[in-house]
Amino acid sequence: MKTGTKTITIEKIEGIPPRARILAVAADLFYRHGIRAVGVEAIAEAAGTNKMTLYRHFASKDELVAEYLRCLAEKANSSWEKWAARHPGDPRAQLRAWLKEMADHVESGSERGCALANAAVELPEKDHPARRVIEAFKNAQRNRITQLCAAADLAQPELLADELFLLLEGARVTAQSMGRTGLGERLIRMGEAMIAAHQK
Amino acid sequence: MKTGTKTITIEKIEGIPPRARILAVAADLFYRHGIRAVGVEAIAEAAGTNKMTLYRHFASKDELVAEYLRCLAEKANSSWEKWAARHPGDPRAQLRAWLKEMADHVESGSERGCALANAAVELPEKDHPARRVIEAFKNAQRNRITQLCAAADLAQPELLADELFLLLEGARVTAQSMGRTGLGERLIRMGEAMIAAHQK
DNA sequence: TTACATAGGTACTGACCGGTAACACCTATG
DNA sequence: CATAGGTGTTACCGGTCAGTACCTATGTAA
Repeated sequence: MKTGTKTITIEKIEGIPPRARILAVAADLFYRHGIRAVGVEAIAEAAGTNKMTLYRHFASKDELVAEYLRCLAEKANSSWEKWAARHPGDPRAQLRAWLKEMADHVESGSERGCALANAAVELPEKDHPARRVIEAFKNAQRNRITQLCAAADLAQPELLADELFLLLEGARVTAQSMGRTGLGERLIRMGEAMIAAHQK
Repeated sequence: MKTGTKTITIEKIEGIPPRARILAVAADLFYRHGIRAVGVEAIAEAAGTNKMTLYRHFASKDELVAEYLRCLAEKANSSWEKWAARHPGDPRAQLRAWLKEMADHVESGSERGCALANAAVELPEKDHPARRVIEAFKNAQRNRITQLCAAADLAQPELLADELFLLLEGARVTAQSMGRTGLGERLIRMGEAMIAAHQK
């Protein structure tokens, strides 16, 4: 069984402090190869530093993983804020922006599913520090969509929100194990059809 | 980072030959703890045998994984056959049987997602023997549903099939990282709503 | 100058990994 | 009884894993 990652990707050593370099590299490697498949040594090396420095910034690999997921959750949050600012008072447009982004994502060749969901698959131990992050994020995501569906004055907002949420979640998993040509476009058609079906 | 599994689960040593015992134990451990988290030694031990015997039946851990997934795919196939026999000439009832099974599954406490999809998350190497199994299965599954939607004389069968397929796929991933109380029932409502929306 | 914090480097620990060699055993068939 | 094939046992291989001890270099602020 092959494991580990020998990808030497010395990152821009520029002014960026080690902690940020480590996080950036870890995010890339964890996502592409899986969390359990990537060793801390490989991360440190790819970040142009060493294991000791990594352990000065993160208490353990598990904590590094949790921080990696926390960063992603934050990034998703700021995406929502961006869409809210771009379409103020127009929840339906915000939903569409989300749908569009996911569709693009899913069709991009580098799609490997939702990093948070993948982490949940790889780390079933219910006391893992990453699980709190994952559960909080997924619940927040679902609540946000439900709220937007309600604000958009669509019928049965909770049910519609679940439909959309699960549809996109499913698309992201499936993209890893099936052809995804045209999936993005189909995804938008499906999402729009669901929204239309809940028009009052 | 905790790894390995010390769960000692000496399986019924009855007349069952070692190969079958190994496969049964591997299926349980792989699903519950993840593929990379379970070592061959732990599998052999839990199956009441040893590593040598395991390697006499499986060329490598990767092959054991592939065989594990192959068995699951076969089991799913026979489920479809069962439903076809139970509801001959009634594709809609067959779809409903599938929906019902997935809904029950998702709400059961032991749900950890689709084992095939999870394996795709854990094994991104595109030349892994398991990937062929996964891709073949997912494509077959999607084709089957599309065919049933068409046979049920529903509008836009390909699109509806994708909606249902992705919805259930999403539900299974999400069940790992979110509360699932009532998810089964909601799932059926969503599926039925989608089918109804495609009524001609 | 001194003092301190941050970082790099090397080498190590102890445990586990997948996989193999060699040999003893047991049982079924001839 | 003899033989052969499947099985159990133990010990081992080379490699990797997460995590740590210890020492050096550098930069900065007093």
